[in-house]
Amino acid sequence: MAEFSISQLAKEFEITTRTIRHYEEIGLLSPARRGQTRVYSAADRTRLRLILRGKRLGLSLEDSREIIDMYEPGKTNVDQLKKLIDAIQAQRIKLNQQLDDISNLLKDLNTAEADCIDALKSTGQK
Amino acid sequence: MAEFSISQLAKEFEITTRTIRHYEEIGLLSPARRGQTRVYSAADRTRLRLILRGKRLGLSLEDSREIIDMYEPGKTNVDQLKKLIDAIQAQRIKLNQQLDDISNLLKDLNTAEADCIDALKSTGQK
DNA sequence: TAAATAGTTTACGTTAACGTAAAGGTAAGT
DNA sequence: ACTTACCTTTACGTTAACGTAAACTATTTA
Repeated sequence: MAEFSISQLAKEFEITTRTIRHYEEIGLLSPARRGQTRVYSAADRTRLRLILRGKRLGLSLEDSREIIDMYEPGKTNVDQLKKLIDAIQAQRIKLNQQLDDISNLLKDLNTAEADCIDALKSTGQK
Repeated sequence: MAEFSISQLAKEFEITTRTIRHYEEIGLLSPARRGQTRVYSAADRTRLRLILRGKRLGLSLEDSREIIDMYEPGKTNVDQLKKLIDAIQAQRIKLNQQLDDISNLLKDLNTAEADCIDALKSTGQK
């Protein structure tokens, strides 16, 4: 029965309360209320974490919404399920592309770093 | 001596010419000119590819600019080189975080897909 | 009792990354 | 000569994702 205030979540994830309210404005979060005050459950917190993970991966909030909704098929019909599987497949392809990009970037970084170190060595410094 | 027109690059990378010109406007590309017309070298094309790879990874154009500039230490002094190495290290940390995010997302996708398939099976379809 | 702290809504402002005309120049094909 | 297919610059428009300020309420704390 974990509960969180908006500023607790803001601090934990290092975002502003405005950001959290914004996610609610566009329907990505819908916390309970105690009077006027928002009360976030563990599930709300998880959704928020998923949204932020998506952001780190360069997804738009709409992309995140779709992905998050995938995790809760709930009361969907057969056609919707098939669509979901397609969407999952598409997402997987994109992610694998990203893995490739990252591995290339890491390689480049290694090279660049080695070049820097060489350049430093040749100056007699370390 | 490979040369490319703006629309060739646009087609190859599936972006608009406006996008390419935009990158030039903010100083990310600076192709040669034949009269008024832009003429892109293989190096220009590589820079463009790096920019787009950055975009796929969720980097801003400014982030990409920094990273791309890392690859060409050129005539930098010792302090700049040390800064570069720090920047590279920071970037590496971020990328490793992304790798972690992606691996988690892929796991989630597998779970979601399995759930979908189970749901389909239980309807008697396939 | 006053001030500090944390919450709220409403609403206009801002930035990045292009989109989308408008208005025109050049060169090849028919 | 004319259309088609390129290229150009200038410049205003658009969207996402919040930032920021105003004006207010409720609850602790000094």
